[in-house]
Amino acid sequence: MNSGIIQSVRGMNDILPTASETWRYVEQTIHEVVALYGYGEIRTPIVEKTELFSRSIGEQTDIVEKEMYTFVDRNQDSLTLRPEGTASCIRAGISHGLLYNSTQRWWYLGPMFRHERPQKGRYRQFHQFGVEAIGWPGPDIDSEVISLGHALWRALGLVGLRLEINTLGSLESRRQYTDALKIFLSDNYSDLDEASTFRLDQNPLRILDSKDPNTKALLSNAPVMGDYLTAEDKAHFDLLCRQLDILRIDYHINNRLVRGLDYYTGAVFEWIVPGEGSQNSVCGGGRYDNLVQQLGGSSTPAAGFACGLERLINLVEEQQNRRQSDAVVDIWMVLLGESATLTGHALAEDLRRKGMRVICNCGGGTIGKQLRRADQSGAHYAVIIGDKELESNAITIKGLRIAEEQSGIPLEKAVDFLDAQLKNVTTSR
RNA sequence: GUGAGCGUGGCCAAGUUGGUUAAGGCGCCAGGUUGUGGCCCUGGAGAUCGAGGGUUCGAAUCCCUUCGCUCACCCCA
Repeated sequence: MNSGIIQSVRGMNDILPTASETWRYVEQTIHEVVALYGYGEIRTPIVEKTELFSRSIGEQTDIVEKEMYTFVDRNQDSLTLRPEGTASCIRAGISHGLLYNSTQRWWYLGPMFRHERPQKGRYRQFHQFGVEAIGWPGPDIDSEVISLGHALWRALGLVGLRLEINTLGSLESRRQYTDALKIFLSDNYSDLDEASTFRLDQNPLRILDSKDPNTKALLSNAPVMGDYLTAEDKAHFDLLCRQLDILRIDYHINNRLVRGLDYYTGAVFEWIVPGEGSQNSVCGGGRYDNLVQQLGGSSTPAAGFACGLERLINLVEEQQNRRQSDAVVDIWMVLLGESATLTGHALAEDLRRKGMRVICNCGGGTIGKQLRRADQSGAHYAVIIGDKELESNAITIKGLRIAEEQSGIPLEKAVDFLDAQLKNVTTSR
């Protein structure tokens, strides 16, 4: 590469026209599914005060410790490009007074930023679709957000996603469990891998999903969260499981499932794709009953999830075999000469007003050249305007997908004529 | 942050026991066909072989440095 060429920032990708078609398809499907569940869209700023994320996600998480895009602005405020969407939603809900003695069903979709080493399914600017259901304490809302995700996979024609669920319990039961786990792990300190010894003080629950073989082996004898749950925690989780049964959504209880963000409480879940390597988590979420209060609101229960668009689109491409293509047009105007160009552009506007998709040949060229471009564009018809047509005040049309050519179509009848022709061919308009 | 692999025209690439003009395909342009596309044929343009340095009579090829991309670890969506 020439050193004078400016490249995009590492891990931040361009989505070119051929690929954006799949993105639009996925986004439109999301719009349809959230509408079915009555969720409203919320759009929050991409930049927030750094404190919002450090307080909600947790100081000792990887995200806050080493992955945030943080900078000081001209007012000396510390700002951060959002690494996830939930904190902003709750901040917005609190500051607009929408969460007080009230309930909300929201969804969002947009770019997020984390400074990690890029690899397949993981980028520094990536996109998340997420939902937040705020104000309901019971497991009915947990199963609702899970089934919303499930509905999306179905609408996208995706198969093979595996739902794993767990419960982290309420604050008290989690504290008791954490204490027991700490004692157990401290007693077996020498068997822990290095990263886990570091987490022992800060965030012992995260040791549970360690991938180190020795630590994994050790954990098979460790205390289990299930034994520390209060009766209430248990009832909530059991009811969630029963609701999933009734909805006929298959799930697997994974008592090692721990989320990487500190605000989660109670039921948590993750949709994973077996065999997709380590970036196999397409969607993760759960309850966060303390977050609203933690960010200065009144105590309000909530649940939600976030779904990685790049990973989802990856699956769509693998499973759906969708053809990627540039925009296709109905009509290509072949224009021979200056006055033909003027006439042709005017006719094109009339055609577009009728809803036909039209490209006018630009840059001149012989009729052969222009027809070649017309053919390659994927258009159904070429409209030819040259000296002959101008003389008789008519146009010539030529089918590009079927053998058909007609000349002498009066200019004033051209719009209706082409409209009728196009209705005979299947278009994706 | 750690490790591995890879950087050759716009794109896909062959070529790496060092040897003269760096294959081929796609795309692009022109012509065969001066108002008729696809298929075919012919010709053409387009490369400081990622960058910098070194070894050598000679480097895409060997050595060093550096940048970039990809994948994996870690972590997460």
